Amino acid sequence: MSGGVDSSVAALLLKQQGYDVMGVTMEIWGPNAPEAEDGSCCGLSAVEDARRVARAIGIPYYVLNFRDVFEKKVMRYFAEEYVRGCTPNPCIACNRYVKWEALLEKALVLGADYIATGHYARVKKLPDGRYTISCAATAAKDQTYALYNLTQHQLAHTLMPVGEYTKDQVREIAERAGLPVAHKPDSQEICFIPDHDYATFVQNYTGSDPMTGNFVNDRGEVLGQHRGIIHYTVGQRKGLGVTFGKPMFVKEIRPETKEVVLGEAAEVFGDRLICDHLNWMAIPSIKEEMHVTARIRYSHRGAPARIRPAGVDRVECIFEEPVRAITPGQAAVFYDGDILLGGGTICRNQ
RNA sequence: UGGGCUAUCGCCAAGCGGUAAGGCACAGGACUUUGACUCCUGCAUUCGCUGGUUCGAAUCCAGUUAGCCCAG
Repeated sequence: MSGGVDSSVAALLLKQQGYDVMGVTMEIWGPNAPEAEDGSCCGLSAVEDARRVARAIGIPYYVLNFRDVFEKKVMRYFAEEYVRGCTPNPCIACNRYVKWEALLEKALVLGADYIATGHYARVKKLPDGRYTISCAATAAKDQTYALYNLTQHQLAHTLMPVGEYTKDQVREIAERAGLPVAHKPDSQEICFIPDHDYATFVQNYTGSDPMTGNFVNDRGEVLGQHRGIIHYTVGQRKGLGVTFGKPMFVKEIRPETKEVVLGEAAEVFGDRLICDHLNWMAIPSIKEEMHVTARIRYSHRGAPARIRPAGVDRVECIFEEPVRAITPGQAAVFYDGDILLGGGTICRNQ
């Protein structure tokens, strides 16, 4: 329980459905962590709210410590990805390794059958026995993208009761039940970086060379100096600090030479990518070319594409129409309609 | 040292006698369980400087300063 409406309502719904519910909040940063702002998905202030909700619903409540795993699997991964010129998605890592690995393990040890979360997604068991995730009732809040990396074992022990409702309905349920968090704002930003300054976090965490270098164009001509590759991500426009009369966007980041390649708006579109570290859900693996809907970032609604095997643990994805800013480090997630087929980490655009 | 050209927001740049477009950058906000993108708002009482002409000039004239180009 994060202290927000979604997980609170998830607990409430299960309780109402007759489950024997236990509330748990994961403690993931040190006690000295900066005071979380409202809306952080796992802030420290969350504990108080979660405790009140648990009391209101009438379920036991615990705070469990997951700082070590979180530090290792999320914070470290996050920093290291930036240093190697990629753009990580910490929520995906947190889900896979903290919420659904460390927490689930602990829950099973405590005698639980499932862990339940407030995600807007639905766990589905297919006729062949495999588990997958399908999109939430409300496309607006769909969170399946961030869950593509869960394993069969994890899904077999997962409940997501909130996936059947819209955000408005969830708030209404909370309101009617008199939960104190009915109107709490949605979470946003990176939970362990409350000041939003992720670059400074990476810098402090790694203590490494800032990796400053040149802005260059396609032809290798130097366009200016940049503040270090960790400050940039593919498709980025703002914050370049240089002017060319036209909006310029980051096209590519080259950690080996510390170069950041800039181009015009149209240049940042691409129609193919390679991804690895695959995880399959609705299907055991990919054998031949498939037509899918592919999403390349959390807020991407998806685009028609073909995917096909491209070596061991690698898939090539070719879009029917070019998509904007295919970014190494982000996930490519494939769907058949509402059903999540699987996905991987983008390692190459083009 | 002659001749010519140009000087307008941090950058680029409209304007050509009627009371300062736009783009980039920047700042703030919206959106968002990642980074981004996108959207909205703000951003020169002032046009290198000094005078003059005019009801009125960034726009015309004179001088002056700076930069660039061609002569040498």
